[in-house]
Amino acid sequence: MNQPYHPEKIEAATQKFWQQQQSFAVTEDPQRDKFYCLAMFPYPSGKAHMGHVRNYTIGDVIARYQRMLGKNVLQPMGWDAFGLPAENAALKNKVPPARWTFDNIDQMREQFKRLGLAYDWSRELATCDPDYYRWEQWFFTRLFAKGLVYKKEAEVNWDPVDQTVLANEQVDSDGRGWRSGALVERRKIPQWFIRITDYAEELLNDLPKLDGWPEQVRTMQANWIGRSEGLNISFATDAGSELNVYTTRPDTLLGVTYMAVAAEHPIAVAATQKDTKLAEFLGTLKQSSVAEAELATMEKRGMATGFFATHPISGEQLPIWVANFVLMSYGSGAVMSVPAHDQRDWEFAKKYDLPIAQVIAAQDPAIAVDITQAAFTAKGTLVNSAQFDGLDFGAAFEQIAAYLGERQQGERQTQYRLRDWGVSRQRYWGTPIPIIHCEQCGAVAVPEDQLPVVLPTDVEFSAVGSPLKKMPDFYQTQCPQCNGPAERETDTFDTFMESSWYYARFACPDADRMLDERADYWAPVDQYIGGIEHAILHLLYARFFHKLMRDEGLLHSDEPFQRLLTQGMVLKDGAKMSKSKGNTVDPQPLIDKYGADTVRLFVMFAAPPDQSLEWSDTGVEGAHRFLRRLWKLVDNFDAEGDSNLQVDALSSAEQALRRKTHATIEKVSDDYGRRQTYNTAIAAVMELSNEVSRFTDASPEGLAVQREALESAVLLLAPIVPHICHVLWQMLGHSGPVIDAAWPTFDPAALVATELSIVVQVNGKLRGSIEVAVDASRESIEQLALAHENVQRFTGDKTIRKVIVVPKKLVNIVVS
RNA sequence: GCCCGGGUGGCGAAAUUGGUAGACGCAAGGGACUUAAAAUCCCUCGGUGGCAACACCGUGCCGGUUCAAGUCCGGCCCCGGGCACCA
Repeated sequence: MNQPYHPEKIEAATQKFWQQQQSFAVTEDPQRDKFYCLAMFPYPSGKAHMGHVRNYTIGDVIARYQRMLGKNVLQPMGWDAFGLPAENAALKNKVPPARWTFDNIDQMREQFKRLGLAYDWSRELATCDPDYYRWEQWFFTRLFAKGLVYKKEAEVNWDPVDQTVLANEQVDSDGRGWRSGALVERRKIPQWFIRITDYAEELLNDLPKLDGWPEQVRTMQANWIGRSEGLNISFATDAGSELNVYTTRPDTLLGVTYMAVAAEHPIAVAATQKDTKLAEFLGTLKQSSVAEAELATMEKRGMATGFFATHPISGEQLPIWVANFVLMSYGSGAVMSVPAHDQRDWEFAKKYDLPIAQVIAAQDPAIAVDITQAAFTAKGTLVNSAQFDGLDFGAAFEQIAAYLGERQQGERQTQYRLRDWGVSRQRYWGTPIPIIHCEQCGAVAVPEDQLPVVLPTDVEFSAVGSPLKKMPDFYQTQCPQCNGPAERETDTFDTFMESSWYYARFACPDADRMLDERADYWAPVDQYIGGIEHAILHLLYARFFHKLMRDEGLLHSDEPFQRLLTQGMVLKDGAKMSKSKGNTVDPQPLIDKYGADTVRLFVMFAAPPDQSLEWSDTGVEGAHRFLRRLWKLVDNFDAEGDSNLQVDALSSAEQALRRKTHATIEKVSDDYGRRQTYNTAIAAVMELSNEVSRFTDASPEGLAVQREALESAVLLLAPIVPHICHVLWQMLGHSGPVIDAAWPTFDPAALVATELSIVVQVNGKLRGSIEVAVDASRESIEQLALAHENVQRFTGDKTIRKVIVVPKKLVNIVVS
């Protein structure tokens, strides 16, 4: 009795207990249901920030809850350790990226331990470890052998002053390099690609099966993959070659008034031969980053090539323009322009005074279309379209497809917006791409017995760009096929490669293959948790990799993540908390002052996990206050005086507390399991504890219902605030640790009440409430409602039109 | 520009299937205890009017459906995330 709550002491003692017992180390157990709980591993950027605390607390709460449900729970942790910030830090502080990274890992590991996260640390991995990335290199050579990787020219951001490739993030909003300030240019270099488009259909078709994923994320992925049905149309030209375009709106074909091609298109390039002004113009078009957001918001610019295309139906001569909004990397690098029915084409036509020809009218003839103000982009009825007049979209599509098909000038095509995955990076701190370039044999995969290709870590980081390109010891080698002199690839992999398969490696981190049979025991991940910012790229690449690994026979499921919780951002001053914005809140001082439990409770209480959380320093104090109150309630509880609970011998006040206890268990279980709204779960336990503190009945029965309430509160909070609950559980007289206690179940009999209160409305406005027996008839409820004094003030002189009774909720009396 | 979210008191939020708007907490104000402070406990707390009972208004804006709308529909405004080399 009267022990004060000292978080730092009980948290250290509890963590020591878990460590000594190896509480969170797991092995495969075919007898029990497994539960694999995984939060997206962090990039070790330095200290942990609030986003990490939130992410890993959510994961920990779910893992601990599933353990209390009796599952064999795996919760691992590792480090997404390759990436750009290590190179930036190396440049800034003259520290080798490897050392900087490992120092950060050491720091963050200690912080995660201090938070009491229930990880199986024996499985820890870092992606910059050759024992990890060697399997990625091996897997890439397998894909290479299967023809799933290829090399092609692709555009990068080129800084002409620093003579280096820049990430999109390193190009500022004015299109200038972050260090040199020079205008960035798009430049083509040869790069490796993985054929994700071969899997586009499966990645799209499997989305509906992911019923444990937020609808929002599935929609975003479906739109990203972007399946469309359209027509490939070929236009004859006077430029010596045909012009092929893809359109999803063949119904607007007769409205084409010009053609637009990308600056790199062969027709544009051919036109520069005789037009130096055009050549100059194409040069200026190269000045921009490769980021789509920039390309899409750029001022639309163009110039005529002097060439013409022939309309396949009307035979009209259409000028061919170069336009900066047409990209060579999308489709064929050319589009047909229908300014009357496409807003972008409309604006371009207005700017350069090109004709606008309406060929679609609204389905409803009452709606007038005014194409002098804006394009009419809705589907409708064809006009001014010769023999196709009067057709709707579907019929026009069919007939125009048939017409062009007969003349070999068009065919149907299903197209995806998704592009192949470019995995080459001209950077040092990443996995070396396991390819050797031989003059005789071309690109040759590094043989399995020569893997891993180890990244040298003792590097001088003196200037921008990869030091590998200046290390002959690294790149000079022999061709594995002909033994002639050859050069290693000095590019490294996109770091999304490492994060695409780590979840599977956690199942067997010590395997001497990429994956062994343990992967099939643990995969798929039952619950994955991570930031909404990963909704497309990371999650799509990981799904793709899973299917690639399946097709290599490494595991036998189709999808990596069964259920997905996308955590909202932690915001400060309305913006995402991030180092680059300099608005982070360091959780460490809060943990030092209040303890890990308080910080965990606060982040779980402040907002539902999938919503963004606007940080405020106030409120942490309130979370701490609640833990102190809970501690005192248990500490003051007379553990010796209670009897066994006799449920049929309780007073009405005792019954009321017991009803509250069981209603709380029911609600909180639903909040944990189905809804995953931990903020409302905590609020419900707070209500229960408030009721216990108001309860003063010290009879043996009174103490028994109090004990039940307190034990329930401790069990329901144990996943969120595990340290204090570990100690409170002991204080309540239990010898086994609370992590091994069973999740409480509610007694439906305890929820039964005899009376309930029903709200009475008149014309939908609240006018009073009535107490009725639970089994009261509809008629008696209606009578009681009509008899209510305040209700009669509003019904008195009016005619009652209707009385609506919603059982157990309300009565609405409609009068006029 | 395109795709996906969000907008409710002074603040974080709740209202789960169209049925009592503001649970739970923070901050604030008042009171008790104390020599005092901290801590703790009690009360008030969307706006306006009223001694009160209660009434009217109120969920970004405009309009609609319904006995009933924070919730559904149409149109807008603002904020956030992603846009393929930040991770």
